[in-house]
Amino acid sequence: MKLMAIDGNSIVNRAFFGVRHLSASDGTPTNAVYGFLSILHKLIAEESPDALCVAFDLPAPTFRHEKYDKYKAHRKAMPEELVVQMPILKDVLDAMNIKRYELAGWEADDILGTLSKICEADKWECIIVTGDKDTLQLVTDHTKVKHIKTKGGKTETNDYTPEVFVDEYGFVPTMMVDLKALMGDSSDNIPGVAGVGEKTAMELVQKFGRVTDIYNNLNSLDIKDTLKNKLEAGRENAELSYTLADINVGVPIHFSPEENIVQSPDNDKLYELFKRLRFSTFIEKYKLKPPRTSATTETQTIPKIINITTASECLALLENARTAEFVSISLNTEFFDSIAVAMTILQEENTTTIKNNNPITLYLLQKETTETYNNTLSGLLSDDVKKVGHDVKDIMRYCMERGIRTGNWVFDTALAAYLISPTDSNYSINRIAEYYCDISLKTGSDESGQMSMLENNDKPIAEEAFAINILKNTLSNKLKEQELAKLYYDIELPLCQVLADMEIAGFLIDKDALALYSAQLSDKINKLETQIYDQAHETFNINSPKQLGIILFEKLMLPAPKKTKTGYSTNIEVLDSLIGKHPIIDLIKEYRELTKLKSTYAEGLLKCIGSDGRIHTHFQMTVTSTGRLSSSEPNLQNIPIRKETGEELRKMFVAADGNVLVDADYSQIELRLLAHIANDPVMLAAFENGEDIHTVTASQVFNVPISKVTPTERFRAKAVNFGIVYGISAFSLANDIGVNQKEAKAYIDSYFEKYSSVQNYMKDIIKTAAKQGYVSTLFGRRRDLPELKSSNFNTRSFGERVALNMPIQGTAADIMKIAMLNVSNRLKKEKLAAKIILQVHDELIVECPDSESEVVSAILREEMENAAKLSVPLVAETRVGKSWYDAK
DNA sequence: AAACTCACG
DNA sequence: ACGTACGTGAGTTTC
Repeated sequence: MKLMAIDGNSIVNRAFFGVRHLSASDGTPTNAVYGFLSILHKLIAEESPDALCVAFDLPAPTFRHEKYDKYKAHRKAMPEELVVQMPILKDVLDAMNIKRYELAGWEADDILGTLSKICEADKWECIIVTGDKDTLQLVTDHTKVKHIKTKGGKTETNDYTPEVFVDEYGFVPTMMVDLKALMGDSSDNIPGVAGVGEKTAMELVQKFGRVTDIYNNLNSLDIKDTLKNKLEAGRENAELSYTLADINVGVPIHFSPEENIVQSPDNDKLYELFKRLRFSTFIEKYKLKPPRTSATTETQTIPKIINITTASECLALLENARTAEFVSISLNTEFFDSIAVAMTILQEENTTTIKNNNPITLYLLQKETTETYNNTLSGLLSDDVKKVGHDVKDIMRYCMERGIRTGNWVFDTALAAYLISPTDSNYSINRIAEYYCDISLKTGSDESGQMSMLENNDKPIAEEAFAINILKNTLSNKLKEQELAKLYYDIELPLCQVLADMEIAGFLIDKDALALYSAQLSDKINKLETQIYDQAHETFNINSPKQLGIILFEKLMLPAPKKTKTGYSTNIEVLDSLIGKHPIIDLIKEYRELTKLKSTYAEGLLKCIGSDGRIHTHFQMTVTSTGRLSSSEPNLQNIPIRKETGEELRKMFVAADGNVLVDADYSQIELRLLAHIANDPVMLAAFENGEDIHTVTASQVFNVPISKVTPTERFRAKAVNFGIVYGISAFSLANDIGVNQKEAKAYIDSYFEKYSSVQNYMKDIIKTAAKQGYVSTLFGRRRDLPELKSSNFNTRSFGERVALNMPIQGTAADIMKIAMLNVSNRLKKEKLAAKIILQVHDELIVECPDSESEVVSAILREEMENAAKLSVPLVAETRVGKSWYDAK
């Protein structure tokens, strides 16, 4: 039998610093509780213990154990954000029926020590879970310590058995106390001996054993005089430290392992608690159900679903839909395939024949009703009916691909939820219905929002339509409250149609050329492979960083890399630093470049070419936290261009016969926006005069006349300009341009001196962001920044950089979206055959008949440059060509 | 599923 | 003293 005993304070601390900011519905921080539960979940899965409990520290000022002397009492105070989470964690543990042990005047360590001894006496195996190393002294044949580390958000565990411990430390576990007595522990306020650190302490304990032995025989031991003196001077501290580090195994506590046997949680209590904490992942993990009996529950219940199948019902439905304020629609993706088709429509109040808010499912069940069904369907999708949906752009594409025109979509619940909180990772209807309206939909989705086990026919479309209907009101109110309505109705929602059109238009690919290119790449890759194996004197998987690391750094003995995480780093930076040291390096670099081109681009794109020879990417509207679009399946926003090897590839993105591509891109839009937002006179003047901004910056930063700026200076100034937009630091800038940090800092200082308004903006925006809790773009798009309140330095710094960057990147995204809408309207209005086919953040590509190229170029330039009125001119440059390569 | 690496703005 | 740029998506290996 096996008991797992957790050091509550230690684990919750790790969790607190390791998990990003999260909050409950009332705003209470919950990240530590969340992290604790994640770790707990993982541990239970790993160990499946028979019994489980958690120990907590409980200092007692009125009844102090001797250990709580001045040292322990002055231990670093818990941050306030963590303090408020402790009672929550305890409630959660209680609801999970996990016993807690805490005793006034004792630390968790002591309780754990005592528990482990009782377990041993009862012939139980004991596993102690902690993030501190003190507890390692408890390791025995029957007591294992699982030591938890958090590395970049991830938790790692190290299991210490006596063997593992001896291997690592070179002495037995009980002597951990002696080690701590000498080296101390700053996090625990154990002083140790001044001047003795981990290395020295380890050596002393390994060589001479226990601290008492060392001090008793100090003079006769073979120790250097300097160290001897330090030890002598620290004798009192060592003794004190020993007592502090020594874990008491005789805490007066009632405990037997049997009392802690794992029980199932209290469903109702835990459900309510998790709901309040917004831990929907854990509700799913523990398969919790909403409490049944409680009459007071706020959870919205889904009303009776009405199924209609007859022609007269269909007619009535359509009639009502036309007069409804809006109709919420959810469709089955087998929809148009004619056998089991379903659609749900909901109406507002005031209709006579259809009951308020009852979801109505329209089924096509029999062949006779096909015509009626199809008529009803196209009637509903037509402009006559105001519709609300979830992921409207996808619905539009879906319908259009099946030859059904659809319009008059007045609301998109996914898009609304995104504008309200653009940093969320999942806007599935299940998730937002639960979150905003307390509606629990049938579990058609797993925690990631993916449809899982359910067949498409089982998709709960009636329930979804109901949820969409409720959400429409809740979310539109929220949009109004947060002043997002204009952005939403004027930009995001109309953009759905433009993007759907773009996806359907697609980008023509020269398939034969691409296939040939792929084959040519294979040849070159094969040759490189043999050359690399020759150099390495063995074959290995070059794609495996692990194997490559061993070849480079162990077999070929190249100088140790600067970076290492789970092994050797072999990224391009490391390889570049090794250029010239071994001929294999250049080969590997080329190999990497070519395999990337082959697998991601040549082969990846070939797989995506449709029957029309074109690639139809998906533009995601709800992914980025700044307001940009993203492109996937395939991603057409990262087609190579920076290196020469990518040129060939862009030549294969072509216009159809008789057509050309018109490529338009904004020149320096982000820096222009910085100039506008910061209202910096120097920068504004540079743009007004049409000067090269990087050269101007170089002249400012390096104090040289514009005509005297060298290429290196311009290159560095360019890096500074970019750095500013990202929230610069001397470290990163130095790393980027290969100068030392001191020099980088000088550049930054000089930059701020010359562009002082930019510096002021940076200070202001952070202050404002901290005060209001969010930042926003010129068009009102916003992003919450809870990170700025974090007590974690890294998290907070990240928040500050985001506060600087989001308004700039986001405003650029807004402007591009406006331009796209206007371009699309102009093309339509002027009855041109031209079609927008791609957007790459600051670049727009239109395909049009040869004859239209001039007028289209003019429209693009005009609409892009006039998309916003700023205190700097917006400049867009256009080019025409038969391929993307020619047009860029 | 996570870690690496690398393509783009 | 901290650990470092902002925003993405995809293929491959490894656990």
